[in-house]
Amino acid sequence: MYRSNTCGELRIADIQKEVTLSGWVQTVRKFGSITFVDIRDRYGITQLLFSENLNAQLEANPLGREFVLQAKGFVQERSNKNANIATGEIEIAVKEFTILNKSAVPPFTIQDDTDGGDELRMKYRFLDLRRNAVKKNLELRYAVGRSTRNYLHENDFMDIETPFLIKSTPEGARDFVVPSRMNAGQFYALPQSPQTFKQLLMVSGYDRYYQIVKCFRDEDLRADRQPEFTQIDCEMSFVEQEDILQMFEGLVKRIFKDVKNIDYTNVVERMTWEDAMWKYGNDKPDTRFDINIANLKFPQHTFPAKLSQAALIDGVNFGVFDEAETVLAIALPGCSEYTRKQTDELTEWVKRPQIGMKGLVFIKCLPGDPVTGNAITYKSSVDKFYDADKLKAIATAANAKVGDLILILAGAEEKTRKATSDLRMYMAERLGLRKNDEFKLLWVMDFPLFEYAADDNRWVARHHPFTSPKPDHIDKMINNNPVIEDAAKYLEHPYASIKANAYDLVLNGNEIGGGSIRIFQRPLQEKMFAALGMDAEEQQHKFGFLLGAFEYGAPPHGGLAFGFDRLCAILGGSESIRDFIAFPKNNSGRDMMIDAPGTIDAKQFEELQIKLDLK
RNA sequence: GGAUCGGUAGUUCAGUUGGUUAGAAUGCUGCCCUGUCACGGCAGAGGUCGCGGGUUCGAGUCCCGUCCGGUCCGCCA
Repeated sequence: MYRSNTCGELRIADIQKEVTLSGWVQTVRKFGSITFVDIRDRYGITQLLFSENLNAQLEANPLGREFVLQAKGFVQERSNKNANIATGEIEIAVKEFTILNKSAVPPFTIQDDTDGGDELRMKYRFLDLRRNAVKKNLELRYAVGRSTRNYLHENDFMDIETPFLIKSTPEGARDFVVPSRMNAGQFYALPQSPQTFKQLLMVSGYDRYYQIVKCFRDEDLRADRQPEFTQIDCEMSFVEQEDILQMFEGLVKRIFKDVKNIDYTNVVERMTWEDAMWKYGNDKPDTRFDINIANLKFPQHTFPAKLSQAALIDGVNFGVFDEAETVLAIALPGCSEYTRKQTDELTEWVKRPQIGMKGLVFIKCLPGDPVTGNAITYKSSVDKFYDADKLKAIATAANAKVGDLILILAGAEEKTRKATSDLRMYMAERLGLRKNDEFKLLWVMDFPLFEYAADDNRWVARHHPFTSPKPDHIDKMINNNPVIEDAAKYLEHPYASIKANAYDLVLNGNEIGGGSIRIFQRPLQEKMFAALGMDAEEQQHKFGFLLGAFEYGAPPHGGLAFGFDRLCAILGGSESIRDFIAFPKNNSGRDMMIDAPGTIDAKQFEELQIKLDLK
């Protein structure tokens, strides 16, 4: 028997019991003739006491960090207790011990605050995983998965596996491809998601399906993006959008409860994509804090329903604003006292190549003047152009109060919108408004069905080509040719205004899930493929199996997929999903531990009948 | 494909305007210590300053190239 108990379970009530523990040596503290050894396993740490009679044996078999040790002895109360650990009231008076295995000196310390850098920790990930901090993250991941399975099981969802070796359909993300030995010259692709399979399962009548499943995308990585990642993939039949929203906000609330013990009783807010872009410049806004974007001059063609407020800034011959396609402002609470140095810093921040703006306009909202009777005194970097009344009008539009600092960006539409959104997030972070123990859900809905791909001058599916258009927008698709006559005026094409039955679930400014009501009728699906530039032959070749299935009684259906890694990271209060994946890849898509990818043998090339011809 | 930051002891880092023998902490090794728990004390070992080239009397430091890592933009239906 290697152990009678784990290293985390013995308490004061266990005194005098004879126990055997096995685990890793955390620290050795030699104290003259007695020696303290902390022994660690997955469950905790227990102190072992080696007294004088074991010294000869210890000298013959010295212990080092991370040695695998088995110790047998009696539980006794400590004379000096340690309140910091669960087993801190007891220790084991060791009678006999065995070194089960030695360890080389680890390249970094196995502690919560390790001295190891990221690179080293990834290379020795199996040691990094021994650390409490990483272990906690994996435990959280397991808890999220368990909670998900319980909820979906209770709601009649069935877990069905779908294949990993499938067919490449170069729409959207780049596929990982796998050569087929038995079909020389042909390749499988790894799924970017089980999308078409889960739809086929709906046709098969498995009306509630789910899978916690690996997906693969051969695109560049980020802190929150891995080439292989995990989705909670779900699909339902005989449902409308509302059914899906209810079911899956229920899932997230259940996860909050099970994993974080949070009762999320608030109504989950809903916002159209257009409103999100208008108010936050972003389709996944962080709504935990109340800083909205004021549109001082916004292109009418993108948001025809919205009022432009050009008058506020026009008419003073301020070229920067007059020539800009759009002018956007945000008001930062409590920042009116920023010094020149601080505002210069912000200007530098927006001028960085990643943001790429030319400059930043400031308006400080200072306390009022009792002499003039004004409630707020405005001091701006454009005082030459704008008098107090005009500044007041801008400040009112930006919903600014005394003590606020208004930041204004001007320039080309998309760039300015993104820059303002980034600035909003950056400043919220700096002002401590993004608290990682506060959670706020938001549905963003009514996404555009199509997106204009300027490179190819054509329409691509914004979500994916199986997403259904809003019923009253179908006519725009049926009756219009997708050809774009004038690339500069693509926004005037009817396709630009078609909205989809698509929805994203946003948590604290992160897209944690997205889905849609699908097309389930062959003619509409054909029309959709055609709109994306696929002729009948290509449709048959790529998606013939799906079109065929739609002829055999496909039910109305829809679904949603969550980014499992990202959801875990947010619940764990982290930006990086790597900390929540046992064996993640680095920025270049490499596994630093096993050193993958690598070359393959000449024999393997031979079998695959493939010859390398690298450029 | 692009921007940017970094690479110095096992590890995390410092290293001034280019100047003699490249430092600290921690880890490691040895000795001392009967109540520690980040134990303490003393002593010691440990360096191709990522790699290649250049400038210079002299390069860890300046320049060019390259490799590796981090972050971001593009990309990610």
